[in-house]
Amino acid sequence: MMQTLQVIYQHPLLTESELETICQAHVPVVFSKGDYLLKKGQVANSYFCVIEGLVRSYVYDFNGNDITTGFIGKNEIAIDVVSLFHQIPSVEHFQALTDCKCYAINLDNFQVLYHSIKGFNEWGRAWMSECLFQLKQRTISMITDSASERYKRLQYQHPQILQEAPLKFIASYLGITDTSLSRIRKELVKEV
Amino acid sequence: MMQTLQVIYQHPLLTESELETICQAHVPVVFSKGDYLLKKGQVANSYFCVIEGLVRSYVYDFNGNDITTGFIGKNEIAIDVVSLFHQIPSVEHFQALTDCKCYAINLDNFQVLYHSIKGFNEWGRAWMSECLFQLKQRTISMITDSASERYKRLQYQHPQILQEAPLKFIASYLGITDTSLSRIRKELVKEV
DNA sequence: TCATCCACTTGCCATAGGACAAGAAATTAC
DNA sequence: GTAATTTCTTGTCCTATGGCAAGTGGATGA
Repeated sequence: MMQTLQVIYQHPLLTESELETICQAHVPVVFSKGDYLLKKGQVANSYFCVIEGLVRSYVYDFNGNDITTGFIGKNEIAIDVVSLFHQIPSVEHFQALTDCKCYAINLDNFQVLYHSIKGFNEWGRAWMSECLFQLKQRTISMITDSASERYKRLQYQHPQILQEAPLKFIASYLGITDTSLSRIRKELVKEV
Repeated sequence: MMQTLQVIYQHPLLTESELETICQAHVPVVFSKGDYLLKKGQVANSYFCVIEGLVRSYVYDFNGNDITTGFIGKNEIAIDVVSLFHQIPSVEHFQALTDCKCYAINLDNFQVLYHSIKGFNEWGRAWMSECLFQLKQRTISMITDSASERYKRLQYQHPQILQEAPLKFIASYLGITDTSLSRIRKELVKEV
């Protein structure tokens, strides 16, 4: 447990023993392919550190189209930040794309540690700013890069996703249709 | 000063006196149109609460195109979260689009308050999760909405920006060219 | 007062990606 | 093992937006 969660909770201000305390506040949870970690409308009361498997977050737009907002893989955290910390209903669904092993921590336990361990507090801020940065990068990429460039970037940065997620989910994540993504793939194969 | 900063620092866990302590840690700063609050490559050492005026954040993409990443108006905060909290060089420029009045707080003062006032810590987390939420909404909008819908949304949510920012900056923020935005505007006028 | 510079508009044509529909191929269900 | 369902590919045609270039009007500056 320690070895796996350590990757996620890596932070210079966290001592070995604090890290252990934090890890011990987690409980193992497994999800089968298709299970929901959190559904739209539910108020989150914990978050999930993904140790194995792949999770997809998505919303429905006004036309009822399913839009993938993110993929959460090994050593990443599946969480609706707003739902959990503001205790309001989630706007996203979080669903296991494959069988998953996770460690969960609930809000109450989190809060206690967050306020008693300064390094954990710092870790939280660092984690959130990293999320903001990633999301900003993605937005910029949506503006400046072509669909095929966005695909190649995903391929390079998160190859696991391309292996395990169906094409249509990857397509909506990239902001294109599955038809277009299929054609882009075909082109890329040719190029090689 | 209190009245204006109170809007930004609104939080249920902050008492009147704590709020006052926080406000007193800020110093007034003014910027003239065109001034930089922070330049790419600099390490941020403070953030700016905008009281009056409009700030634009932007980056250059690999082709040298100027991409507007955000607008920061009245009662919003101009900050490069990653640069300030990780103390690394900023990747964005922050420039005053109009003359601006701000209150600034530096990192050291912020840290002291952040760790000594629990409500301020909570405020910080709430503020960041709100940012994440807004940014996620924007990304979804980039995927599901047409350029003209994105423009109308901006018009509705941040009319100030349309008044004060030149068309080309709004265009790159929306992910289109200034030419296209000009045509979209023309269409919208017709519709009315 | 004239020259220069922006900000914006407009025209013409090019192109990336979407809509829809028809298969193939793979997976799941019974 | 066969039917049903889902996943992915492909064809045809269409539309939103981009690229480039010319032109207008207002602002700024010597």
